[in-house]
Amino acid sequence: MTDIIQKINKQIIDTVEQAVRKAIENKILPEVGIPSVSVEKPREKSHGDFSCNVAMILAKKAHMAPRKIAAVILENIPTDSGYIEKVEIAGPGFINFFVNDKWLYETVEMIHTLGSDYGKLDYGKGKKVMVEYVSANPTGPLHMGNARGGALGDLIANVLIKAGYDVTKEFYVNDTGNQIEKFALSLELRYLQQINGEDSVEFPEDCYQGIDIINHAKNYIAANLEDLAEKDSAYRKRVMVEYALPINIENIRKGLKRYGIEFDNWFSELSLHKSGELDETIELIKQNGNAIEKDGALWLIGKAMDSEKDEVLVKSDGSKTYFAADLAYHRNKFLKRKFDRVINLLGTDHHAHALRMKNAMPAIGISKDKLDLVLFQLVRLMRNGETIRMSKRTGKAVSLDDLLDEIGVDAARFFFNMKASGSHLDFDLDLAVRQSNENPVFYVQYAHARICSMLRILKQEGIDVDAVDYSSLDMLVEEEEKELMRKLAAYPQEILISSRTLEPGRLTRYVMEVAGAFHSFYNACRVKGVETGLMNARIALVQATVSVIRNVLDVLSIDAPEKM
RNA sequence: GUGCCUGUAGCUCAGCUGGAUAGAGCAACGGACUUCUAAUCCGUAGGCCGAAGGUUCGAAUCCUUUCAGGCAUACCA
Repeated sequence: MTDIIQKINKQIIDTVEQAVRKAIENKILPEVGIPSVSVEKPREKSHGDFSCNVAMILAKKAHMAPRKIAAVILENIPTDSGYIEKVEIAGPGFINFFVNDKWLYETVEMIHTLGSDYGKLDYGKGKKVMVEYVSANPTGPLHMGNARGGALGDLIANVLIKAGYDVTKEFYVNDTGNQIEKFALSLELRYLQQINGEDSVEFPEDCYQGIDIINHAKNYIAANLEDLAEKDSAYRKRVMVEYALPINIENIRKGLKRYGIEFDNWFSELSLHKSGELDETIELIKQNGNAIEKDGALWLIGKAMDSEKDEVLVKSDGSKTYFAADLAYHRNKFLKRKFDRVINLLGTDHHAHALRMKNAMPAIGISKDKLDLVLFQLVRLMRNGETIRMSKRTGKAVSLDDLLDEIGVDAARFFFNMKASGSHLDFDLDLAVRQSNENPVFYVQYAHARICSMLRILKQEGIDVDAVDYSSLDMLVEEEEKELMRKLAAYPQEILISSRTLEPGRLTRYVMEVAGAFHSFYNACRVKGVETGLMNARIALVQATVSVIRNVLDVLSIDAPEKM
């Protein structure tokens, strides 16, 4: 058991359940059965360390006043066991538990013993889970939406690793389909413009307007590769795509690496076409009777995915839809590669598609609830209070690299994970730099650097700060010290809740609270210059703090600087 | 039109499997550096939790209605 809070929780629940059972046996309470007891941490400190509302839940069934029930339960609770020090009844019928400080000192010791494994859980039980995120279109550079999805997806993956899952991080490369056709046309036209002059061909509005396409054309020519001017269009397009696509993918890979994200696997959409898995999947759907021919196209019937509307799998021109490929992709994930669970991160603009995809899982023999969708709102980019459209088409998109140049990797990753994924997010570029100075990531990093500096100085004075001495931990009695220990103890719970809800943004808030508790401690308590026992105890506490901060920042893939 | 998301302090947001007096950061105001990093700390002020009904011991949280904003509703991906 690496989570002391959970241990105490369990102890209280067991104790309360026993008390209720005993009261029923002794006929003090009527036959109400044992309700599911829950324990929570009260907001208000005077309400104890843990609180239980079982008396209020029982009130109706037992036809008794909640406070009276609480009194009965209280009589049957032994007060001299384990961590529980005092129990009292409060408010409408809460049973409040006060625990002794032993658990806080145990926490400090445990953090040091476990080191970077503190917070690691067996919640996931080693189940194979894939997190698929970013999966940006390889037709252009990464943009702000990818920045948010990337920060969120990477954090979810890291949290799940911490929670005990066997995690694979995957990027789905959409290297075929209409957008690649458009990419090809855009490249071809820019190439011809380079050769024959700007006005030689018209560049349509729905082609990719970005400067990167022009650069591809220029670079291709500069590299003295095959002259394509006289070749036929199809050939020209193919060669240009074969030239530019790998460059784009490589740039995406590099950009993400700079952002702290490295995928375990890059999965090609085209490979599904080539391997025959796509045809196989469509064939399977047909055999199951879930497909019909209509208007010269092949449709997945709506009934098979809990929908009013049918969905096209094979278009009337014989080509397969993205939807069909996505089905094949998920069949690959679950059946070929045997993932127990798959988590897809998507911008809300893909919400409808993703939901239909999830609902269509049974049509290819997969249980719906194995697929989790995490949707995040797109980032709305502002400049001078005006919205900038983020499409690649306009070419005005702000790239991930631009963002990182302006505010830095740490600030960006922290910032995007401070808000719940469902929240709308306006990002004002003019405020970007100022925001980064105000970004709480520096508050956290400062706490880390401050501790490192402290330890350095103590070391210089000949104190062995690494030989942590726990013998006097019970000298930590100041409220600031206890508050800090309480925060440190909460880490495993934070990991547990984050992995359960797939909303890991709370970790940024958590680490801010740890940093805040440390800063308060720092201002209230001195380490250097106090008597040896107390100093050793405080060194142990500070060591535990720096360990936890580094631990969380590591999960967030944010640097923990030793100096600032 | 329909579906999903969002609406909480001046600003950015937590809290939403119902719990006790609704929280934090920024901004504002007042304090704290001869002593381990003041990128810090301590304090003050700031709220009809979009609106209206309902459910119950209890609602920011659940239900209904409504208003405002975002996204989606392709033989695009």
